Amino acid sequence: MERPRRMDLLHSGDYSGNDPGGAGDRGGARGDVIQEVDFFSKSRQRDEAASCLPENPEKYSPSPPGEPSINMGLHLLTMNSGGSQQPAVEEKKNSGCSNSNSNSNKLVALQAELDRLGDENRKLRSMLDHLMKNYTDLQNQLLLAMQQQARKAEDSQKDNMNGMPSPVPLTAKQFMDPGPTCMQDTEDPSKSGEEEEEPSPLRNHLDHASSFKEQAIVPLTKRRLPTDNIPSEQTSPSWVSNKSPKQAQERNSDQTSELACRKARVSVRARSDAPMISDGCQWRKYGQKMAKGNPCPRAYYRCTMAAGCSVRKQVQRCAEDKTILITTYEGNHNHPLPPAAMAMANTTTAAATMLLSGSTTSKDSLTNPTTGFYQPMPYASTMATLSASAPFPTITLDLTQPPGPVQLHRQQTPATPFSLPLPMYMPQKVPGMVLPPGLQFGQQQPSVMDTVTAAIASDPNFTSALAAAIKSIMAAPRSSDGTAGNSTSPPALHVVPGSPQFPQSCTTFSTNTN
DNA sequence: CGGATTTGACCAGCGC
DNA sequence: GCGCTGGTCAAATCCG
Repeated sequence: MERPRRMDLLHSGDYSGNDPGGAGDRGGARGDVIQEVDFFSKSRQRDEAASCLPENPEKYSPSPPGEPSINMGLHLLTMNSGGSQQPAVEEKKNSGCSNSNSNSNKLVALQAELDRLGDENRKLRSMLDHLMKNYTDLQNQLLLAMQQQARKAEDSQKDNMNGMPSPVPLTAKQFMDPGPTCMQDTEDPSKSGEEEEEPSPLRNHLDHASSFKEQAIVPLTKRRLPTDNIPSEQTSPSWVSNKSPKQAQERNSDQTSELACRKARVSVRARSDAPMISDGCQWRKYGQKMAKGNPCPRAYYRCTMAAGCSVRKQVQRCAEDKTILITTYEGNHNHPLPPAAMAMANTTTAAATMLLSGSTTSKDSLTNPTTGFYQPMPYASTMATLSASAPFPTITLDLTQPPGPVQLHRQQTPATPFSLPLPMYMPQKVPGMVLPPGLQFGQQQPSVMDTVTAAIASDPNFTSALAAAIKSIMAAPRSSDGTAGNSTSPPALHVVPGSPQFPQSCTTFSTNTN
């Protein structure tokens, strides 16, 4: 019973505190972090048990220097094995202290236990590293494949259209890259004319837009790392106040297509009674409005975990089913994320990449039988939708669906004001959809898309990563009203959206926690 | 008292 | 040009 509780602390809303976006988030987050650190920190154990366990200090030595400590909490929580042992260990320690003279056996047992935990810790780290490596490798391969695909499409179109301009070139890359980061700044000519500024949300915004082309071919691992502190606010313009003259200027200077790209969103839907899901971040509510067509008000939140973080999110209940909570994130955090948040962030990034790449359906279960690394999940079935009906594409991970194969859908409306890369326009899954003339050619190469899609969908790394992230959410029993510890919500799935690590994206997580 | 939330007002984009 | 809608601001209010 102890184990579940720990998972709650780490995964649920503890990072977000008890009240949505409230001060409680900070406290909760801190506590959780400590929990994770404690869990893995042998040094702490050593300190606590020092008086009782003076011998073999090396056995309690912390993990090797330089070894990453981040993410560990997440994976441990997700797949943990040794975590549950902690309480028992502590009990042993206590008893050992009080009866040290007569409990040498306990000391020995305790040492053995610590050794075992240490081994498990190393194994878990190793597994984590391996997993992350595979995952990022897959992403890199995907990006390369998409890039090649776009080039081929462009060439073929030119041949077929006798030199007519192809819509693919610029936009294709833009859409392929959801990623943020803006680290690589770009040689984009449009930027050269802009006034130089120090890093700021606006600046990042601009950089992000202009760097889109390059990002398309930049490995996600480089573009975004969990510990990435680089300000990468590629927040979409829609989230940025348009009252600022400077912003207006920047907007004008940017290309229309770039704007569209920056508005890309990624979302996840889930059921939850809580007013707001816990996503490991601290949010401040700055507005609420009634949206057309939905009796439920839409709340607007801004990330306050770090100054200058431009990530914002919308929280609204589904009009059709009020038990479904839809949280939409947009922009990238310019600060480190809690492990729980990073898990979802990575997952959504992968999902978005997959969707944007043109993949439409994955027949794979989220549970990867080959790895056995992740346990089957009740909400294994997830549907992701990419919709361009809005001025910007929205990727939605629907966790409200009954168990079943994962489905990834892309939707594109004919009214889309910007051109999308070939892969983006493969509406096979969207009946009745009409594509702009310039996009029609995309249908000429369905087989390629299918191939890419199948490759991605069948990749164990992706499905495993997705499964892990979702599982972590499911494991969070606490309600996620965004405030971690909200007791009002029933134990259930609480989405812990990583903050959208999507470059310019808005991640909507709807949690199904009923 | 400081920080978070509420809520009406304001602004921009878009369609007619 | 006007109205609608979405998004944001900021003063008032609430709360710990």
